[in-house]
Amino acid sequence: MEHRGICANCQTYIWLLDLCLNSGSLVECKKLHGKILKLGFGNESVLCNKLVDVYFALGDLDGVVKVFEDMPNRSVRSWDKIISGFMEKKMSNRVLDLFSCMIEENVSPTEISFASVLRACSGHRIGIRYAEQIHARIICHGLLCSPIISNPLIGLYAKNGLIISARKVFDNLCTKDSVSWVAMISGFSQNGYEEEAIHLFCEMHTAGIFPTPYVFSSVLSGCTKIKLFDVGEQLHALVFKYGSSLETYVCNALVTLYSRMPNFVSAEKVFSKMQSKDEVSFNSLISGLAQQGFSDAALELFTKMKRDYLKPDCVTVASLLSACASNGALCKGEQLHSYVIKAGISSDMIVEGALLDLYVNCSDIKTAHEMFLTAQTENVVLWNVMLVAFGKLDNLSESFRIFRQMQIKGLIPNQFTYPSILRTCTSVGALDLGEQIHTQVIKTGFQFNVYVCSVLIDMYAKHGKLDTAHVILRTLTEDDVVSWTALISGYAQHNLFAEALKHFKEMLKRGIQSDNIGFSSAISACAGIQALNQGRQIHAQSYVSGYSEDLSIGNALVSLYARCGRIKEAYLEFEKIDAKDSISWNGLISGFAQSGYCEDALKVFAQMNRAKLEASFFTFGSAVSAAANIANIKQGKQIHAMIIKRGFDSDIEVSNALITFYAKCGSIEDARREFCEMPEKNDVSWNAMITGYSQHGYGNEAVNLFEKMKQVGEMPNHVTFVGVLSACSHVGLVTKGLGYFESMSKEHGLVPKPAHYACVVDLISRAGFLSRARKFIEEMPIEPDATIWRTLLSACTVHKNVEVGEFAAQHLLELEPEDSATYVLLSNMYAVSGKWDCRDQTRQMMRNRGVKKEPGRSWIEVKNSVHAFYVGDRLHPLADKIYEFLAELNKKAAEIGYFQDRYSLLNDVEQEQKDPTVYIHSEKLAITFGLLSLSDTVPIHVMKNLRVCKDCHSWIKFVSKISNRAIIVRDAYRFHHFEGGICSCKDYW
DNA sequence: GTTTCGTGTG
Repeated sequence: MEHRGICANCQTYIWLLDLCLNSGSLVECKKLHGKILKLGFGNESVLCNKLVDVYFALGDLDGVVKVFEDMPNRSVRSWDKIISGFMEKKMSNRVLDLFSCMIEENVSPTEISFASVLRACSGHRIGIRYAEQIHARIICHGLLCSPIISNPLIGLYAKNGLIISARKVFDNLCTKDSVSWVAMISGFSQNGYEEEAIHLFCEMHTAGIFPTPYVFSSVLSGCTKIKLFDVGEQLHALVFKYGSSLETYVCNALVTLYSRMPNFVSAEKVFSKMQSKDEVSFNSLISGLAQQGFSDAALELFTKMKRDYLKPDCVTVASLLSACASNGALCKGEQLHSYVIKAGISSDMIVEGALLDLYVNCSDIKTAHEMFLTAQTENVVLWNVMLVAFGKLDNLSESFRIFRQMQIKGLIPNQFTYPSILRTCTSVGALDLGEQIHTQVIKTGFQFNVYVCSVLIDMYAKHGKLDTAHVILRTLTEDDVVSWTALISGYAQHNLFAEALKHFKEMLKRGIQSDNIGFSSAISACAGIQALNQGRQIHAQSYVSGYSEDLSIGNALVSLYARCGRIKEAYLEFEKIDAKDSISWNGLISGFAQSGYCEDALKVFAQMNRAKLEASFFTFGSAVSAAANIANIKQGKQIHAMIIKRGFDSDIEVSNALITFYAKCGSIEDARREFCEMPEKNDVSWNAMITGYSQHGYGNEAVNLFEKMKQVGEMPNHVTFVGVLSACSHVGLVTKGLGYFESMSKEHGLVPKPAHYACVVDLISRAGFLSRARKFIEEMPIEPDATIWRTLLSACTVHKNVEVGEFAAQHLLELEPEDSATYVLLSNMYAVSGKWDCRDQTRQMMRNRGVKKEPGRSWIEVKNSVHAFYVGDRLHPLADKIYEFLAELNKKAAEIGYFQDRYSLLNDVEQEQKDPTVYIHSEKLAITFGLLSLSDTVPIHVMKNLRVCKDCHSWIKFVSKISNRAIIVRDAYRFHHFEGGICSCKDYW
């Protein structure tokens, strides 16, 4: 044509360009483009549009832009073409720019350009304000009815979490196509509105709209997320019915559903029947297995995936890494780390987070820290994981540094950050810092997150701010078993067991299901107050709830029954535990020790040692307490030796138990040594020593130690004052004692308890001020209890004050008519006052009421066996020898001034009639036996269940002188150290 | 328009 000089027209070039399109020749196209411009066809919009088509098709985007820029009059069609063309190439930036130009040039966008620009927005993470402006334009153009525009708009709003806006667009649609439904349903499902997603699916189903595989995948994923597994299974049936059961995406969602149940039989069935598996299919099953702890199976699948020529990606590796992290499988985790580097995915944000978590969880904090410092990505998760790392080390200063540094770097702490740092504050006792962070929590609006809430409750509850913890729980709108349990165990930790149980009940009443930790906390609270019946009920509840195999509940039950003295049941629960841990053993030992079954406690402790199980400091503490309670010096010392060998002698709690042990066994010197050698003491240590001194009659030492305690800045508590006040009482420091009593509330902010009032009554009345004691009782702000009246009555017996004594006895008999001690005290008081009629009346009253006196008993240990004696006992195999030697001792004692006072409680007639040996008190027999059987060098240790009487006390003093031996008697009230003819109580007890 | 992954609590 050209040779002949015939001019080609527009149509010719269109045909020629079509040929280029078919042959794919960019060179030819460019030649033609040149000729078109030369011939002046550049103004023809048909040709220009065709050129744009060809350049797009051949991938020459510069060509496209050049043609478009040179076009003299660009029609809407041209704009649509170029915008949608760039959208197809996923070049969102270009689309957004072109759209702006289009608006600037006052060209009205069509459905096509709007749809493209909305897609561009969603791919580009553009500000949502821009999207809203586009939305406004769409409304102005009256195009909102069109699904072509509205569907991407729904998706865009949903992606940005603006679910209400999305729903509005969806509701305004005149005709909803299947894409509209999917956009809305997946929008709900992906934004935490899973229930709404399921409802909308039901609506769609009822409306008779055919469910596509897309919608199935979306709604199945929603079911999985909120654990509506039965709904998920019903959907599986629909999937079959509508022929989507082989679709990859649907199967992937089903695999996830089943592996979260977990039902791996079904998950693997779906997986194996799939026609084509992709990476997500493998990832779904791998993550399911990994999350349920089947890390080996997950790793196997990882290998299989590679065999099937599918490349494990970030998701695969992240799932496997978290499995390794929770199993502590550092080695396998490190192998995955190598794969990460080889596969070039080490800059993935999630993989990096999972790797860091691996090293932290496997306690390789050093590697973790190095990783953190050289991290390729910058995101809040890495910082959060580091907070966990330093929290594990109880390193609050480093945690806080991380917490501040991340904010300096512009990262905003989230709902994961606060629990980590607050937990560390709790564990190291930094309540002040915790409170500051709490204010930041409120400022940033995280105070309603259940995790944040539960940690705050735990922090305040653990540190005694139970009111604050309680208030936080009340502000929580969500039902959260963890927050409730935190408060419940907080109450229990501060010995407010009834309060703990009250809240447990309330929690259940509100319909919040307890879990294993909730049950075990509640059972422990029952153990704290020996609430056996309530404990049994909770035991039953936990059993019904399916926790019969749970270790923490089993341990709590062992402790409950042991503490309630239910030996058999405690053993039964103990035997039921499959994998007994040290807490199980401790529960038995400390429970038995606390319920008074100390022999059993020591037996279990021995059993535990035979089983070669490592005893903890807690076990040792309990064993020492058990030995202390029954004053088993020998076993206690053996335990002490083990403590030293195992290096637990530096533990404060163990040392405290040892102080009490030695004090209770009468070795106050050993107690003192233990106390002095402690590298670090706490309030309990001081209390144990003060109480020890007090019990041994070392009143001045007790008072001095109390002064020193205050000097070093240790805070005295209620226990301290019981020790100090009784010490004053023992040595007759009336004024000083009263001063201390006053200082309790005035200087130390302590509200005196009944025990303290009893001490003061003892203090005053023992010194002989009985009317003053009575006045004190009448004026004190609390209702006097039996102990207080008994104290007064006992002093009246000593001081022969019948008037006040009768007054005390009257109250005491009202409160405890069954207690034999009252009758005995009263009748003794009458006897020493010579009121024999009254004494006989009291004895008669006791008989009439069927009250029996507890018989006096004494014990002494000789050569590994304990010998017990009753009053006038002749049952001992060596009885004859004992009575013979006793007579000898009496004779020697009389020679140096001992005056037998043994008849003081008998009238003249009785004294003549009765065989005097019938009335020989058990302690005399025990001491005589001890002197006969033990070598001269060891002190005589005797225990008695009642208080030692005046005659015996005087007798023992003489005997200690005659025999040149230390005699230590522990009676129901205190210790008496007899040596060289004097007693540590200075005859004041 | 759909599916899979990392950090926090008693």
